[in-house]
Amino acid sequence: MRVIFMGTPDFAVGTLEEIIKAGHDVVLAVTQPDKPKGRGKAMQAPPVKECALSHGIEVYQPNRVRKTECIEYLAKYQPEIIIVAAFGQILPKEILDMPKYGCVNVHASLLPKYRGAAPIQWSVINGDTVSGVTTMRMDVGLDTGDMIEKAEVVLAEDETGGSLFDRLAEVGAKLCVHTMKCIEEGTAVYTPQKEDEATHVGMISKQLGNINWEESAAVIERLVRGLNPWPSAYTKLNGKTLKIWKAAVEEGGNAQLAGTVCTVNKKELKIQTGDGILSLQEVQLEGKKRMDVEAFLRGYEIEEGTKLSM
RNA sequence: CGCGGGGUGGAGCAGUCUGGAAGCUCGUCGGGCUCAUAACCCGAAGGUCACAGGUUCAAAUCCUGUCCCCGCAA
Repeated sequence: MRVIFMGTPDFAVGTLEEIIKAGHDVVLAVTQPDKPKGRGKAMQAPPVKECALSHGIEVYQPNRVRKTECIEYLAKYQPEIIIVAAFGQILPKEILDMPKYGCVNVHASLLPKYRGAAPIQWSVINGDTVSGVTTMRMDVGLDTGDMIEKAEVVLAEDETGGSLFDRLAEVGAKLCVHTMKCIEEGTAVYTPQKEDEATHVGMISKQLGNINWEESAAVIERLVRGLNPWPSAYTKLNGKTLKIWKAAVEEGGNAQLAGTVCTVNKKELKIQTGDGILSLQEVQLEGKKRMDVEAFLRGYEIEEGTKLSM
């Protein structure tokens, strides 16, 4: 099929490559404009742009794809289908109606659950046991289109936002190609989403990672996993930011002392929470590299009773 | 030139301001103690103090330049 691909981050790259591998004619890759990123402020291209260029595919980076000039530009490519994966911009009706097979979105959740921006992290944060990918024919709403296919993924005990991200990206890529095949052969079935089961999730903000020690150890541990590798869960230790990359939940303790260091020795650093104890396993102090807690304790002196703050 | 922290035996750090013998907590190796041990005791190996210049009788430490890592911000 003659396809225009729209996507931005790593999540979308696998899908783009899988589409190319399947033999489809990707005539244009639409992605977000380059943005100043990283320490220096150097401009950085979105992963999809890198991938497209390496395959010799033309790249288009409109600030706002809904502008008429952008729509006209896209129309010139006469796509039969537009595949959208984590693109980051809302598509206007003019674009949705442009290809004869419509616009198909690869969404990283089992719709209608987790419509919106960051379904993957939320799935881990909420402690779901199953997540997945859904392909759907887009309409003007936010992730409200008719579903075409789903693929489920069972979350591991130590699943992180990053690991689930990778797995869903791979599953999504394969599912997308299969869905395209169904559409092309006319066997695709379009199932409306049940509105009353729909949930929405917003973008992940840095602030979300600020640990509230009044929460239970289990909730905090999920937050740690969900926000790994970005933006990470963190707290303040003696005025400095301490990121927590890995932790284990333990029972007991005195909830009155939530937020204080309850055990510290050469090998362990445990924090009392509102319900249970969180044993830190991998941490990173501001300006330092991330390291396992034993290494951290070798060079950083902590007293029992030290209070962690937000 | 967005702001800031840092690069010291295998790991994590101190020492740098106020130049003058390479240190701490671990790990590793050998030995000892012990029913035994991740515990304890004794001993050993292992470092161009990121790199390159400069100042000095003397530089991890002061000056200049470069590379790399990291936190914030975006």
